[in-house]
Amino acid sequence: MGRAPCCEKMGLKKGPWSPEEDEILINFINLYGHGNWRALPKQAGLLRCGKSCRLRWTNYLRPDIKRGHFTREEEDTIVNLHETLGNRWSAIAARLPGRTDNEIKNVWHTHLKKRLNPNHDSNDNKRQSKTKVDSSKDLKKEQVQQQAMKMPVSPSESRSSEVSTVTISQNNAKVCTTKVETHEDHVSEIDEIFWSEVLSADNSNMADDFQAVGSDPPLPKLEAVNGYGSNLYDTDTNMDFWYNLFARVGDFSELPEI
DNA sequence: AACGCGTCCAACCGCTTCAGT
DNA sequence: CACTGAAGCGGTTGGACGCGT
Repeated sequence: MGRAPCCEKMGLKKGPWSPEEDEILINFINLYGHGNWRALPKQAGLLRCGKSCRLRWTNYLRPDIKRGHFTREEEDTIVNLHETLGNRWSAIAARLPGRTDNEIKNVWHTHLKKRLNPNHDSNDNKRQSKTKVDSSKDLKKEQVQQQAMKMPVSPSESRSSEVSTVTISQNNAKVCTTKVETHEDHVSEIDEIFWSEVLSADNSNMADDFQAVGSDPPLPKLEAVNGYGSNLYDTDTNMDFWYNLFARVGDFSELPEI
């Protein structure tokens, strides 16, 4: 199992990403998906390693990442899940739609651990004053993400990359990807009732994306599903969407526990 | 104003797991 | 089954920032 040479050895850039690099990555992924992270930076013209690109995308640029501070409910959920799952951050993230494992890990180490251990000074005053900075950061993130959402989706995207872009959140993404890939050829067999539900969805843009492929019955543009991931995954209703989809496409039993 | 300190979080490192052959 | 390459994951780090003195 050969270890990939580190970025420095390869003469690749490390450290914080510039807005230009973000834009290149967003544009490239929206056009071609991210079927092969290792090859992506070369193809996109980025002086980064694939790992760095993947991390940047999954932790920051992905359109379905929820922005802003964790709510009390989310924090409680993390605490509860941590009791049962331990430091399995990706597993916890899978149950908190729109949140990344990295983000949850950070919140745990910075806030929640202290909350649970009163011996640590929570230093709330400092945190509150810092929210101003955080808010501006959030705003910047939102702007980048809005850009990502606006990017046109290429109809010429390969099937394999389409599959790989069904990135909802960590473990769930894995399951979703597998299901779509495995049953890809059966998607067209999904009954018309389901598609009429999809196409009559409140989000008309979403309906457009489902129609965009122009097949009959219409196949979803998987990258469109990715783009609307947060919308679809944020609520119980949207969870129903995914369950509905995969229940009809394939084996429901393999869906993640929520 | 300048400095030191604490906090936060994006990004990296290195190990593990997965998937293909 | 063994091997290999790629992706995923959790731990850690470093720099930016705000606050207190």
